Amino acid sequence: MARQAPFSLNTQAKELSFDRPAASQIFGFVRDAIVSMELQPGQLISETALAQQFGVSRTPVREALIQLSNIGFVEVLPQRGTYVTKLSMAKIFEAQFIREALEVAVVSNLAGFEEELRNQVVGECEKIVNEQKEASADDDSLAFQNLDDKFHQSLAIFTHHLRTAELIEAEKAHMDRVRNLSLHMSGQYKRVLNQHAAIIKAIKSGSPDKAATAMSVHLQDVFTVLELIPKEHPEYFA
Amino acid sequence: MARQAPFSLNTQAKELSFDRPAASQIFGFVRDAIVSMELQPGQLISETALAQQFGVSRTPVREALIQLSNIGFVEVLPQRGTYVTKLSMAKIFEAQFIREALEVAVVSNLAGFEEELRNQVVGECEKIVNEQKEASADDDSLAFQNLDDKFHQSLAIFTHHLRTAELIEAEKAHMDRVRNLSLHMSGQYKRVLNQHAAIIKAIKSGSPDKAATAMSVHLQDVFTVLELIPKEHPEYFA
DNA sequence: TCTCGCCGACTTGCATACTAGTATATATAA
DNA sequence: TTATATATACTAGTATGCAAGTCGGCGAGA
Repeated sequence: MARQAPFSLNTQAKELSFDRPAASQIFGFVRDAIVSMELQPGQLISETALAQQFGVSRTPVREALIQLSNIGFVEVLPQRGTYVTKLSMAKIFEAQFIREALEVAVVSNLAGFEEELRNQVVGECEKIVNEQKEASADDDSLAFQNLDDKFHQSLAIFTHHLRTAELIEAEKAHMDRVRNLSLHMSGQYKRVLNQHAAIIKAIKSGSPDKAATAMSVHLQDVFTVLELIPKEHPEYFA
Repeated sequence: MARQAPFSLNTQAKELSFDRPAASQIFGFVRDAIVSMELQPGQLISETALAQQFGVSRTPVREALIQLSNIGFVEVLPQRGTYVTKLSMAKIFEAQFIREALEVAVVSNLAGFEEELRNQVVGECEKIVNEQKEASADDDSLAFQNLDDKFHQSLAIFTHHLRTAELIEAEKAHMDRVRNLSLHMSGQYKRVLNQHAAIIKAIKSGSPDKAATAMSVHLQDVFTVLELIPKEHPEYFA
């Protein structure tokens, strides 16, 4: 295999701050770079090069990479190198499977709460969806996706399932990575908004079954986007 | 707070081998020590002391502790120390919530498979349960618990949900930690065996709903053990 | 007796250096 | 020309030392 071209992160606005551990900040930066496809699947990541880019030693970089390997974003091959994991349909399906299991459990749990609490949650969710509408009107896909993250996490957070929210975020990221390969999201805005509205309505109704179904429909829907991508970008897949 | 007494691991039979990274081995040893309550909740873990016990430097120990903090087994307080996390009912409930979501999704998925595949899985599971029967006859609770792990992981592994199996294992460990506080498991053997049999039967029947219910019943059942423990050992709880 | 401040013994975070293993390119030999 | 050995430039794994922050004890002073 020919040696990979050296990568470079957009180092602008990526200065590390001093008020929290460098490793944690680097973890965030690199994760975002992988999700946004700035770092491409299969690409070699050099601990040394990253360390230089961030102006730190290898140690915190290494700790960040270990954490990234835990969530399946990089693969560490001892004495050979650390690589951004290639996309694999099997892994994406499983990530989605996990997400669905967790998110469906969360909403049906939530729908079983008493009305007052449900209304509180519904209010917050509607606020997020309204912001999403604005983002869709502005065709601001980045804002739209951030709000999408927020929507899905908020349900778990409201029910005090913080660890669950973490896991949902981590698994969601695998799908987002693929989604960022197809840039034309704009056709999807309306569908997503409708599905989010349906989820909120189901929560409002207080029926765990309806809520579970609405969430399930929403999460299954993304697979429609997924059909063509491996053929368009075979080089990114395992 | 009075400084904790220095801990000591049973270093016998805990020599590190040279064929795989020290950090990974240390991770396993310390995780097992925490699950088995050899390292007690709230206890201070010193990177230096652990490094001496294993005959390595702080670096691999530190990497192992970072990973343990990811799964919620230790808490790293910068410049203050690394502590074994105390038990908390909220965290245990959530771990169980996550497990249930995942395992229910796995079995109902599995129950929807075609008969031939189901029979293959059922055969393997019955083998595990038979071994569990033997372990219960011998009153070998350690073997029983290991086989329990194997049973629950195997369902996910058979459906090629490897990441899911990992998550199940990690979350299950939180419950096992509590369970190891009450040593009188022997009264439980029969109930567990019956519930496992019910799960297998439901898979055999091919009904995702029945399988989901059987798994759900089984996972909810552990809460019966959980009532008294915080009162018996308040010092281990947050 | 109580309070404040300092000192020392800890802690983790990070930088640096060294080890050992791997892959590629080059040179050498058949 | 082709196959093989070797040098070289990488890689991650680990050891070590220092920096910076925190905690507990001790003593001085009120």
